Amino acid sequence: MTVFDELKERGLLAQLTDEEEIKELINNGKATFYIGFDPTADSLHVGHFMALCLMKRMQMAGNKPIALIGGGTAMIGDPSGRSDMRTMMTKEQIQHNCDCFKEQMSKFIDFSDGKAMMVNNADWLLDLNYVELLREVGAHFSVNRMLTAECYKQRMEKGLSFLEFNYMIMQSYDFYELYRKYGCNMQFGGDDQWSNMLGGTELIRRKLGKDAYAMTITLLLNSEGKKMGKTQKGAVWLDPKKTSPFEFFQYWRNVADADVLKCIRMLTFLPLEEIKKMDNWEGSQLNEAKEILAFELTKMVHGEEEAVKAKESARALFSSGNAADMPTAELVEADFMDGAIDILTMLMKSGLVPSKSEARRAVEQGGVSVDGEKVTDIKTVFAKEALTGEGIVLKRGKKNFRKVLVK
RNA sequence: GGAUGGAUUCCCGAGUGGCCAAAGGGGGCAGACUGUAAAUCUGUUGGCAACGCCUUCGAAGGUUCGAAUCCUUCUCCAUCCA
Repeated sequence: MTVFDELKERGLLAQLTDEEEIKELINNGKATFYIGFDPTADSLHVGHFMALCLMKRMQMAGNKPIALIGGGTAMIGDPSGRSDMRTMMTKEQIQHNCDCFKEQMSKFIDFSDGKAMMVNNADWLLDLNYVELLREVGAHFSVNRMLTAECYKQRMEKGLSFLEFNYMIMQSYDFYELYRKYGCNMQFGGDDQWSNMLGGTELIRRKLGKDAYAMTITLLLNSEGKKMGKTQKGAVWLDPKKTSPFEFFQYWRNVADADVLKCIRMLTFLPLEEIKKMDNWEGSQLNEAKEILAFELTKMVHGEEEAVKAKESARALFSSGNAADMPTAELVEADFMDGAIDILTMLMKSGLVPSKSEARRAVEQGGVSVDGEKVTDIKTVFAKEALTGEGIVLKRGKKNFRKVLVK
């Protein structure tokens, strides 16, 4: 099966500038393509992960990827898909984030022997001369047309600053620059990048009279139409320090029925035949599919060992309510009053609740248990001795566990 | 630069002198039901030494026994005119 067909079959393709031409290029390893990553945080997240997978698939088919880190564009901030302006980041912050991105990316993509490249658009964007840029590039853009682009439309109601308006021009310039320097003939990105990407192909056509192509991948949306990879607490990160392998595993373990197969198809490298077999799974059998999804993804991001650990912990935790490997909270001498600690304080110290009021509520509503025993009295206290050695398993709600012990 | 309207708790949005920790909805959390799913139903949703106290309605001052509500100045945002 060709790469193109595989991508299509997996439902990854969203929009293409020229299907036939792109098919021809990527199937024969003739594409030099780039994907841009804006360093808006100090870690990549699930959204980036899809792009990285795409890069990998393309690389495996003999194409040459260029990972572009947007150290320059991050100074502006992409208005696409946003209803308000991004908070501006300092140069130091951006630099720090760039470094973090670089490190994480090299785990997924093989950058050795020129098989892939990594560039930072700060290298060319920051030195641009304003007037020169206006004459060279600005002349080729029609404001009327830009305003009709989907990414700006949404912002016309809430307001759009001139700074952000220029984002498209910067991204277009990137493509142009990469085309000239490295013969980069294709750009991939999330579907929300479509108009920005078209800007680039058009600039290349106008300035150089050459054809370049763009292709977007489907945004991973859940059945409710919301972007996946986001939780209440924020994004699901690839950095184990920000989202532990266990949390990462649990995120996927808990996706809705309606989304499991889509996720498996789009995110994992499992062979399509195998996925097809799961297609008619129903009801509780989907639970198995969720475990497969969670395991596969955790393996790719954190390695097999961590994935196994996460799976085992999850199983143990949800069946017997105990597991060797679960988040642990250590208490210290000062947390105790007269050699004992009350349930509310313990909940707080273990990080399961943000305030005592919330701890109180959780207990009063019957959501807290210790070693499987429901705690209903907010005045319950535990002696220090009970927490030595193995400690206890403190549980809040159905899915929040913490081992609590005194060291 | 001018005119007008606006800023309320995680979000949307009521409240225009005491009955306001502030309606309603969304979201979140917890419980029931389940399959670690969805849907549904119930409770809950500022903090604390908790039938009470403290902090909060863009910011700072002021009027008043009493202010989210009235006055002054400032900041930011939207719309229209230039």
